[in-house]
Amino acid sequence: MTKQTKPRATTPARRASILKAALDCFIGQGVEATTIDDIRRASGSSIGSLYHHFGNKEGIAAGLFIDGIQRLNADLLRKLKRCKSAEQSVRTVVTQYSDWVTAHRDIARYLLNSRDIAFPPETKDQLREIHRSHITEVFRWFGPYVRDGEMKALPIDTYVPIISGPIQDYTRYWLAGQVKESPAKVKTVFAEAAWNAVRA
Amino acid sequence: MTKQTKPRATTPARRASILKAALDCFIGQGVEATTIDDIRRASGSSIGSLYHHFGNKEGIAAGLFIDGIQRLNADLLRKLKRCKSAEQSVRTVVTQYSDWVTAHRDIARYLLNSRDIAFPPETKDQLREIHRSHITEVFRWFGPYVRDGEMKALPIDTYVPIISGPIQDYTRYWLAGQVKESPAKVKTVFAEAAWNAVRA
DNA sequence: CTTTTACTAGAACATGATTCTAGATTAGGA
DNA sequence: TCCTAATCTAGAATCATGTTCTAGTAAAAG
Repeated sequence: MTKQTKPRATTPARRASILKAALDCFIGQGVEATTIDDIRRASGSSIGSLYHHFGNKEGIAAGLFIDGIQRLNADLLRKLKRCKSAEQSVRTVVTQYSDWVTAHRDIARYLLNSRDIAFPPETKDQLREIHRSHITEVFRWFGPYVRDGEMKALPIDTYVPIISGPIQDYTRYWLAGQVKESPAKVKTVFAEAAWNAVRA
Repeated sequence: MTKQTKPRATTPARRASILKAALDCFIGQGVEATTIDDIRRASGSSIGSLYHHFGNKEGIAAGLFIDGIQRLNADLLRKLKRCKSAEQSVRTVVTQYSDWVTAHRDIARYLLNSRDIAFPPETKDQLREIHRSHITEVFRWFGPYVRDGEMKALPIDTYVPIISGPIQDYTRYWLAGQVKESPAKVKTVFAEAAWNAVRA
């Protein structure tokens, strides 16, 4: 039986500083082009420390991804639970996303561009589970509105794409520099479209 | 002045076989994890040949990307030009995409997941130009329908996200194995939603 | 038949990810 | 307060892999 010891007080700070440095590098030069040494220098840590905390480069990328997704999800649920009606709820899904990506441009860019990374299976499972439980909570919130006829009854898997797809797609164009106005600036148009698409 | 010589008859075949091998590897193990040697072995060519045709690994990835985008775009314009009305045109944008990604699953997955790759600036320019000219043609097609009042007048940059965003987002979920029905199976729902969102 | 250029080949090289061993630091108990 | 086990830091050594380079082969043009 091995003795369990608490992680040290400085650990979260070091982890965070590595993730922050990694994000800067990834955004600046792309994931593939940033070297472990870039991250090491930017975060002021050592190779040993990096590998101790994250295992390998993929591990750093995965940590950053999971971290970001969870912040985004948590922010949505917090805002959603303050809503008083179906319409307000649907509009909030769109406007929260718009505001969040505009306020956290770098991490949003990373999240939207990093599907490609072949995360190891255990990370994929973790991500799947995070997604599943988030979706479950969101659907629990909207379920009643559909049942009592305030919202259209559609195939279950089409609600998310129909409500969130357009603003997400717009955000991609914005991050790629192909459109000028930030998502936060045009959110009303997309909130309007979303509500029209699902109102009964 | 250097003499110009035709490319050899076998060249296109070799290029295609390299791209095909690359796609298989990229889908199977991810872009970052596939080595040049994997592609070399799978395509039955040599290192020299690979680098002669594509310059470097990024060049192979870029070639595959451009190739795929152009097929997708060409297929849309061909189908669009057979349409007789605003409604049929909007629905076709959605259904063509659904059918194409369902029929070309692997290349679709690659196209949707590879925004991340930091292509060299010259490739980015090339992609931007391909996108620009395609969008121009598509808007030329839809312009009259907006002007004569069959379709809503919306901010110009919101049409593509509103019409195509949902089916694209759904396709992502499908490729990730998170929904069962193929885009081709559910295309009518999304075509319906798209038309409702932009009809006058 | 000759010349020019596209194309193929793979060994040598350079870069950068990862492993490994050693040591420093901290938490928790005696 | 001191001891012990574990966490955490370090960076040199190793290994994998992308890229370059030189040499040669084969097809097109005259």
